[in-house]
Amino acid sequence: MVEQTLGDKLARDILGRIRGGQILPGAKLNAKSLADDFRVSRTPVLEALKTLAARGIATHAPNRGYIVSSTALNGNVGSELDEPVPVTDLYYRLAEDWVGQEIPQDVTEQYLLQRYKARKSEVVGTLVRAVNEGWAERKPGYGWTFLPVVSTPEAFEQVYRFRSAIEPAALLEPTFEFDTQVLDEQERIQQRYLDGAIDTELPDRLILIGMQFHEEIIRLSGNTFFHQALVRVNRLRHLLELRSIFDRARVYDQFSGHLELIRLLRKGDPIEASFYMRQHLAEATSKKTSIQRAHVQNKIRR
Amino acid sequence: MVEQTLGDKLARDILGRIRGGQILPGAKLNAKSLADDFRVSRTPVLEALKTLAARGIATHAPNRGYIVSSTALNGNVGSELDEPVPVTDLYYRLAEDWVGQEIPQDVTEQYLLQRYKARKSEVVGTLVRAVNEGWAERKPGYGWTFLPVVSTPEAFEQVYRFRSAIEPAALLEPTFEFDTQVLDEQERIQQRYLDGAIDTELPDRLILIGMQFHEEIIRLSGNTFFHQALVRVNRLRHLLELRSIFDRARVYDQFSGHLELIRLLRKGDPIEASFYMRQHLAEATSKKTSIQRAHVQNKIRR
DNA sequence: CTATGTATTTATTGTGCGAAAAAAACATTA
DNA sequence: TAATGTTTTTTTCGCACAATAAATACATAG
Repeated sequence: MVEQTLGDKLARDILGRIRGGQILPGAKLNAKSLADDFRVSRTPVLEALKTLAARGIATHAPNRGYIVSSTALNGNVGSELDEPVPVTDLYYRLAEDWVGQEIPQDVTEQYLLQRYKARKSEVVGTLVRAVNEGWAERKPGYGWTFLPVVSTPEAFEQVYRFRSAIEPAALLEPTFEFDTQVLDEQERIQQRYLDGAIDTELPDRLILIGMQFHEEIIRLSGNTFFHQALVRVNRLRHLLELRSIFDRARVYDQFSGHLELIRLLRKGDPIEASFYMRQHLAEATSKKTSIQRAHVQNKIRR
Repeated sequence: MVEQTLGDKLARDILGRIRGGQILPGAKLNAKSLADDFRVSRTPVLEALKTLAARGIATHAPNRGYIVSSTALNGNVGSELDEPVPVTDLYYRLAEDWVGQEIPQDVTEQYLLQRYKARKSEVVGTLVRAVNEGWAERKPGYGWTFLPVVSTPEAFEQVYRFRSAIEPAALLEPTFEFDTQVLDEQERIQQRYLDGAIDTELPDRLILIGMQFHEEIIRLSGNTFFHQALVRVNRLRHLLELRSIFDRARVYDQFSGHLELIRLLRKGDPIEASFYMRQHLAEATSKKTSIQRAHVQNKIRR
């Protein structure tokens, strides 16, 4: 994990809001309300604003606060803040190495500490995360064990079967709440990608957008357990997807499916929506597993 | 958490096996195989064996190892090891205090450290657990927030709705594997409690036995995601159950339901079993929620 | 009187060392 | 030669203190 203070993260997030059009050039960046919004104190927000000012995204007038500069959306002003969340994360390296059989099944913290030259807190944090995702376990005494889930090709199918059990069911929850704002937001996002961004965007980003859509929809069920289960399983799925062959063409089908789902939800017909969701998932499964098989066979052949 | 070394835990676990009839009086306690079994080294196993010998549960012959003494099952030989896992656990205290509105929604680690006079590692560990169960969150800056899930009466119903989505589905997994040993074991346990132990056992124990049954059955599905989701949701449910009124009569219905389910699984009819599971859960829900309502009303009346 | 700017306090992380627990290596006995 | 007993090594925990980050309190300007 690259050193990153809360102020840095906030700078990114605020810039994200500007890029996404939620905050317009010329608008005042009220420190207090931003702090409340992000549930932090003004201190890190102020740091973020200073960073943004230094990058030319905001201008500062003494005793009058910060304002989004008119050039904020020009070309690559402050682009160094845009994406560089560097994915050299220990988490990914560890997952990669485990799947690739580079590390033994049983390891000690010490071993990981040395192998990755990482800080202890980072190693422990990563292991805890892996435990949550179900691919690592603490041994009763010293040491940790990695479980084979992530490395098996069946995992893909199992995830999809699990999702098929919960996602359509979630739409039928009596507490389902039909939040127009969420639907609008998601429709906007999916549409934007369908209008072209699919061809240029990084695979990883597209995967995340797709997962986010499902998570947001399931969240409307009003039953946290469905939502939490999906989020958890999606984190693992993310790892699996990163290792599989990525098919952009499939994303078109997927995202237009999402728009159709929104349409059905708007119609106020949860049963039909639930049914459609089931289909939508089934499609993904069949295509996915054949891709996965091809992938595995290629590997064996080599 | 009361100081407890791995050796102490093993002593309990081994005694559990003796009490449960898995290891008989007179049998040799092979250190190596016990160590392998528990996935630890011989060191803590040896400590456990010493403890057991000191309590009169095992006898020790120099250079010949340990043997379960014939009096191991007599009366209260070594009973001090049986149950006393003291539930003064920070985890329970914290959950209790949060539900009872004794602590604020937002807290710092420091606050918890002082309030509970606990070690830092313990506090952090507990918070991580709470996060996994979905009733706590790290704030972006310093501090943690507790979420209302555990304290809402709706949580009960939501958990049951979630389980109704996953448990019957799990039984229909194509990878479902019908492990006679597991079924036998569970049948034995459920039968034993139906034969009388229900009236004497602690509520907490009965709750755990019931949860364990479901977890074991779902595990047979061969799809970890179902199993993991259930385990996770059950941990939270445990908290909820501890706070609700306990009805022993209900346990009879519940446990005989379990036996019926085993019978259907033995018949090799997963569809019927799945259907029965759905019903079984529905029953529990309806009874449960009415109890829960009564409970809430009582509280309000006071 | 509200938002900004600044100073102060508080919370948390990082580090290093000694203690305790567990694993691994070695020696010995049936 | 496999299991037991014993010693050595390794791993992890616990604690204190310094360093940093964030929250809070205070002062001031519009």
